[in-house]
Amino acid sequence: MPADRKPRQGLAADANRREDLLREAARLFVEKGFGATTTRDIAEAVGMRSGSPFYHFRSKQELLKAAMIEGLEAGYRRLQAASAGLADPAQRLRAMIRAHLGNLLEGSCHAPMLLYETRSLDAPARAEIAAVSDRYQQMWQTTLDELAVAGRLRSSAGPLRLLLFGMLNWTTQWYRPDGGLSLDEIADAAASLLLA
Amino acid sequence: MPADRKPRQGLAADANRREDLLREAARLFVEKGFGATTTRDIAEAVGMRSGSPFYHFRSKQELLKAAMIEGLEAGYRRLQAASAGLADPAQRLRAMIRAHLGNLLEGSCHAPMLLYETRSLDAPARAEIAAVSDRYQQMWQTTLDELAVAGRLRSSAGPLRLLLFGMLNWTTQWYRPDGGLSLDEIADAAASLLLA
DNA sequence: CCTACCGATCGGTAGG
DNA sequence: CCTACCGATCGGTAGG
Repeated sequence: MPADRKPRQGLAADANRREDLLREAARLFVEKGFGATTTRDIAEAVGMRSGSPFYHFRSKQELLKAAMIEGLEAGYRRLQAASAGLADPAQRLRAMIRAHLGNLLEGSCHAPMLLYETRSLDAPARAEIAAVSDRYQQMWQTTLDELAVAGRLRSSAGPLRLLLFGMLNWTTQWYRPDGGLSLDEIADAAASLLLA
Repeated sequence: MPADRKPRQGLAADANRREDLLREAARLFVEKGFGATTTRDIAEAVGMRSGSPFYHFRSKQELLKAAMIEGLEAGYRRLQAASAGLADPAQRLRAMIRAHLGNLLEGSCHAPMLLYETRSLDAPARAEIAAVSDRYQQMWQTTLDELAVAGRLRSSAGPLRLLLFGMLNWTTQWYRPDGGLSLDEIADAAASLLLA
């Protein structure tokens, strides 16, 4: 077996094309909605012919599912990286908020925005998504609980986590990179509403 | 011209059927998305044949536009009714929040949820929607400005109105009528995050 | 991954 | 508002 410098053509190339499809599919699903995006749109966006996406994915729904799961997992890793080593829960919350805004507005996967399209999936796929999504939620609940116990939350009333997610996720509806607000400023504003 | 007790068959019946179409279309668009809802779905939901919705509306997009505009206008009236006569801006804000939650979660039009589908409309239609939507936003800004001047807001930082709308609109993603939280409780929690 | 294609479905229309 | 229909498009497949 000769040492071959290049990645083995077949497998590595396939993996790259798969990623291309996922990235463009995510972008189009967010932009136009799942139902209004055709598999031909996606193929064209990566320079393939209309039938070729089905070499990589069994169906259009499979593409949506994979885009959501891989997007959520990347977001989860980013959230962990941003909060690791921050012992003070208030500081950690602020860092998590900033990381979540990054996941929503800076990346190319837009994972949390894809969650709107969960309705387009069948029940088993929905369950898979829910499992990945729950881990993400759990990280937040842990930090919020710590803050509540320490009496550092402005209100420990029930739906605090959900209200926070609302504030943050809704930014996808109005945030513009060239607008007057930076992600840091938005993160500060959101954090200051929660913290006592 | 004889006094006829019944509403004149033609016009009144047409108007009723039009409303039926708008209501069911709004429900389906929210449930499945605009792209994934067929005009046949909508026709079937009101007991018509596949071609008949086009007697009332020129196109599927026209149906979406009308559902959004009429839903927004109904919501606007409800918001006005709820806040009329409340001189204290804090009290008024709390009433507006409750009314907005009602618009989102109690009515049958789900107008604010339809706003997600603005992307499915062409530019002129988008402009029409924006005009109606701006009036709605203006009512909030007025009350928030009053509170800011009086120093009764927890933070007068820029995106407060947008963060508030995020909290409220996101409830459509998690609120369940049989869940542990009433709309009044949610309204209280949201208002208490904003008010000093 | 392309070519060539299929069956199904879709938005919309004509004519009554 | 129904009947009957059309052209276009869509998700997906077979065979290479």
